[in-house]
Amino acid sequence: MSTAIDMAGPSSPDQAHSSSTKIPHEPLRPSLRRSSHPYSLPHYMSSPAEVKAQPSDAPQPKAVQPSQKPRRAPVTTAWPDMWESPSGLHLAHAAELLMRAGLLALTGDGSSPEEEEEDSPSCGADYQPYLGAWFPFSPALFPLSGFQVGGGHWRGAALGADTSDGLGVEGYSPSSVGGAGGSRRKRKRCGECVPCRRQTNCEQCSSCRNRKRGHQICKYRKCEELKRKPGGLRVVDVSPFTQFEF
DNA sequence: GTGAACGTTAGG
DNA sequence: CCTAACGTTCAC
Repeated sequence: MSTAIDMAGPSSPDQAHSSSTKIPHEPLRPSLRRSSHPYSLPHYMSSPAEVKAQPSDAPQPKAVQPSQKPRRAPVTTAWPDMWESPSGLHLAHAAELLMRAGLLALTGDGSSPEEEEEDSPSCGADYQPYLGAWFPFSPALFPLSGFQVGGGHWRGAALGADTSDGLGVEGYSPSSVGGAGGSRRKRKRCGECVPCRRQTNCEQCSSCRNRKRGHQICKYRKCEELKRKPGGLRVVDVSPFTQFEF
């Protein structure tokens, strides 16, 4: 499977710059892959309005303007049939594909953010779109498919593999929970969120400038998962008929 | 609530 | 041992 989601591209000058940049090349989740979805990625990509992740036309994915909150997609429009699946798998599938497509758009065709940041003095501006609106969907959409978006983190619901009985324990990664029986271990970066996928430090944020004393990773590389309080343990029912909290 | 500073942990 | 970076504390 050779998707172009290769943020650790060979052209990245700073690959060795960071020691913790293992990019997971995780295949599409089996549960999603297995399901027989009539839609391919282009189908979702070409859908109107909300989704504008078209790398060819838009060199930069038009991020949602800071002042422009992502709006709830009208359930009755666009892809009505996508909402018909009682399992929500259609949407889950779409979400995952779009997620990846979004990353693809962010990095695609040579103009990777990594390269931009090397040249651009406006550190924050470069990163902002990826943090604020790195996924063009409203979080409100995710619950429908069991996706959970919290602080930018996402988790496939159809997944279910690492959960039990359709319950996903959110807030701790298995590794962070560990077997330490309550001892507070350091959590690890999820490796999946956009900040985690960043390869380079901006060298301009306070964390970068103050690395010696701050002991903090670049603000724009701070894992979305780690930004959340460890105590933010939430049990989310990922069944299609679900209650959610954000 | 946010950011800086420091202790501490974890990996090489 | 060194470096990176998470967790905690504290000042603002």
